[in-house]
Amino acid sequence: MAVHAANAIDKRRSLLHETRCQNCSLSSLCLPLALELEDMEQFDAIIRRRAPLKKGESLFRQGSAFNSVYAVRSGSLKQVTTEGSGDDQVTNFYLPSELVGLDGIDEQAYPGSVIALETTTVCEIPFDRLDTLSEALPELRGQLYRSMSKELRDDRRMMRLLSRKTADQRLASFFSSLSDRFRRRGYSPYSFRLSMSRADIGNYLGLAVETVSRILGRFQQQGLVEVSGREVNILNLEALLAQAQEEH
Amino acid sequence: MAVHAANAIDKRRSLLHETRCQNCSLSSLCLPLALELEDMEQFDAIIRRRAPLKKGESLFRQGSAFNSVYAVRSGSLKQVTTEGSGDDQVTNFYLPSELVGLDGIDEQAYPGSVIALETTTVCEIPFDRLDTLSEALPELRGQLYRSMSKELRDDRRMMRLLSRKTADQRLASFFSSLSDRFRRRGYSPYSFRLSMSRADIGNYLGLAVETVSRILGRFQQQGLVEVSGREVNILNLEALLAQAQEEH
DNA sequence: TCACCTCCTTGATCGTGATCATGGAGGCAT
DNA sequence: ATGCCTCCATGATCACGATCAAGGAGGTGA
Repeated sequence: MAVHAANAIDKRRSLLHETRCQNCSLSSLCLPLALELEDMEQFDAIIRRRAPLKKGESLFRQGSAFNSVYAVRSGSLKQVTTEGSGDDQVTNFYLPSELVGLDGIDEQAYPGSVIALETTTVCEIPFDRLDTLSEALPELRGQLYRSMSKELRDDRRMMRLLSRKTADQRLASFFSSLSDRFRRRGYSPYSFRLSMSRADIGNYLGLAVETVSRILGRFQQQGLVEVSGREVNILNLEALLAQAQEEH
Repeated sequence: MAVHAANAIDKRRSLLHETRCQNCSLSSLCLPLALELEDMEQFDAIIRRRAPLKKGESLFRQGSAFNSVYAVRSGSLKQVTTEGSGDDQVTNFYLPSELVGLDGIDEQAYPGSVIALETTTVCEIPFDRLDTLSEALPELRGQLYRSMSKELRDDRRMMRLLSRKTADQRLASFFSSLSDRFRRRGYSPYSFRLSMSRADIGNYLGLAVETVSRILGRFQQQGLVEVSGREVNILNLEALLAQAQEEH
């Protein structure tokens, strides 16, 4: 009985811990990364915790009113924009610590739906309060500018990929990039699980599913990777990187 | 003699007028668009006027240190990123009132060179002073966030274009977008001059020069546009828009 | 006026990756 | 088990646009 009570308290405490920036394992990557402890508490105060999203659930829908940006806490999501009828386009994948929704500021509406690829938790950051707080906290403001700027740079890289790279190079780039992002988050850069389908990957990279399948097969034959369903083992990251950056 | 002196004074005054945001014809589109008069003066005070760039001159080079963002005052520029050896990629064109260099904030270096396509004047806005000022002027801060957000949205549109659209649709989109941008700036949306070469257009859209040429020829045959060198007359904007947004 | 550029156009051929078609593998409910 | 999904793999064919090739148009300097 006493044991149960102690457990309950531990549980509450750890929940509390987990839901504060100070104790978040992502704090070195996330928006408040540049903040002092006392400033972080101010930032922490404006954040709303959300119930976890299940696979396939949407964080928000294309066209709905922009109120908040979201930091991914665990899991992963895809951004999908629909134009006309049935013509979807996957424009981004989001991993923990990444900021979702920044492209909605301008028009006060989200330009795409964002959908969980697996069970996913996010921190909701109401934008008007973030903006107000960024007035008082230059480091926070700077980090916000940097986040948006980084996304711009990443977009330019994606454009280059889409307009100049072959199918092989696109997939090599995709795996290299994923590997790097996992590494930065403290996970293995060599062994991970894809949370997105082949169709999502193809759509994102501007390739048909069949092409993705075929090239993964070829990469496997060449000893670059080992793929089994959604489990990926990168056997030769060097070669993959070389392939990704190759001229022509 | 008295006349000459009066003219000289007029000239100086008009120069002075031209180089202040309050008198700039772009003020309704540019960064300080949301500012009150007195705030605009503060903003105006941090701006550095630059000597006009001649065609082919660069505003800054890829990799050079990021210090300022630039607002285009007149003329136009292209952004070019080079990767490896000789593999250039045009990632953007900039028209008057647009903001150049925002993608350099994150890494404190410009990720691409920006080159004048014709005689071009810009306003230099030192970023640290802009950031500081954005602390005191919420409208300015908001406008800066919106500018970056808009660029993110435009990038996503470009990705869609590069990964899902045919060559015809890409060119139709390109001309529609140019037309719209000219319209917003008070120029004719139907008749304008391209400041960039076919090679630039092709590179930007992920197409070979030959393809650009051929499709422009076809558009002309179909009575959509009239093209003579770099002079463009849009004869059927409706059809062009339809073509650009077409499924498949 | 000439040669010499760069920029653009047009024609012929070829290759990458889309599309069409089929079948297998795995999950899940009944 | 069975059926019914979705997801993935693989084969055959086809088309869009790249590439190769050649020549014209227009500007610039000697």
